[in-house]
Amino acid sequence: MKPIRIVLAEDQAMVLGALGALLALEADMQVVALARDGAEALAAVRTHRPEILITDIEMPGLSGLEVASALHGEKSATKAIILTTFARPGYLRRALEANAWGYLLKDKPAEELAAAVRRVHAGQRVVAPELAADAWSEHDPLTERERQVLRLAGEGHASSSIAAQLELSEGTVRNYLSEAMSKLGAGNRVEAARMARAKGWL
Amino acid sequence: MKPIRIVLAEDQAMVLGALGALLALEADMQVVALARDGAEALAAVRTHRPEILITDIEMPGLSGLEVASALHGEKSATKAIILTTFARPGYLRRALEANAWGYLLKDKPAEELAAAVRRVHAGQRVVAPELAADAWSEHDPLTERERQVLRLAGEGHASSSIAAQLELSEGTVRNYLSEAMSKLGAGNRVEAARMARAKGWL
DNA sequence: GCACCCTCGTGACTTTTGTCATGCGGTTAG
DNA sequence: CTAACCGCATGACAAAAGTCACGAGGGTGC
Repeated sequence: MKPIRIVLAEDQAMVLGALGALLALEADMQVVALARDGAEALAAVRTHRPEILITDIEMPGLSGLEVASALHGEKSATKAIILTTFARPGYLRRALEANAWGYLLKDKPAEELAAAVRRVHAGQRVVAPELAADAWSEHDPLTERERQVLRLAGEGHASSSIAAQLELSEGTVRNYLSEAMSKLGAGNRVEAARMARAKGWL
Repeated sequence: MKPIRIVLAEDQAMVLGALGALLALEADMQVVALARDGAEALAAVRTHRPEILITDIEMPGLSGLEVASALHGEKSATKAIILTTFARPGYLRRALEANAWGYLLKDKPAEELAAAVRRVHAGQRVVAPELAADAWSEHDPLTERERQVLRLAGEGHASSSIAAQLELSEGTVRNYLSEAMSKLGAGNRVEAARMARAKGWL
């Protein structure tokens, strides 16, 4: 009986180590590499060709979603499980579009991780049930420009500063923000940025 | 040789379980309880009277800092180690004021957790070195009102909404924000809120 | 080719923010 | 007691932010 070989990616070293310890306790699993960012994760998967990649989303450089996308693009046999803090419909949608096999929340009991690994290894998809319904309910109504402008606005940049960074005129920036606010039903730019972020659209 | 008895508190169940697994691997340690929020942590410490409490800061209800404070107040023999994502001087300062024995970052390698537990158990204080210098460098210049107003402003509330929630006049709210912005050197309310949050003042 | 959408821009207008001076009552430290 | 600070408020003004209408170009899809 060959063990399930796993690569783990997570940017907080202590959490990474702890999850590694958790999985190492399972007799039928073997953690073959630990990665602290998306680039390391991608490299580790390419050299070790594990059955399973478990990856966080928010990591420096490449995000976990981008890693899953890249693997899907190169037709890797490794199945990706996204493990994240955030129950954001947009994240799940992007995960499914990247052909991820699992989407798990860090909120869930620790036992569910090993269980999910086994189910995915057996060819089942595993998705946090509280999100399954939401995923396709609302799609991101924002254009790419609106997202860029919203991101900066959410960080406290003034219109003039956003305009300078994106090489737009200030009026255009205000127009994009106004559009985004009305699409999202927000009363101001900050609220709009928070709403979009909560949905996983930024 | 009696084991070091530990209570662990952390709101993300999977991380909690994983850290528990990590510490359970250490022969000289015993995890006697897991808590998912501050209230549970406090209760667990009171009933189990462990040598060590390891706690996250950001948890629903009571924060880890408030738990440490409460234990200090009731002269508990349990030594608190704060384990957090955030390298914020204000957090460390509050931890030290609450007489915490350790302040560790989740960024650090997993081995450091057990090492810190042993050092704290032996009577040493353990503080993430990159923060030691910063802790007393800048003190929070904001008044309580300014903090309240900044929190709401950072969430995207308009002055009128903040005024309604805090039962202030709108002009007063703008004055507080203006004051806070000038104290922090920020160009607008959002930037001010972000700066204060980054320092651990909110 | 035509409709449609995204991008980018202008200009004029209203509303919201941010600034500053000033004032009053309460608390606290010297 | 008094000076200093905080909390709260006003009013007036300047600067940003947000709204609306309109228009020009580029790309996509049918």
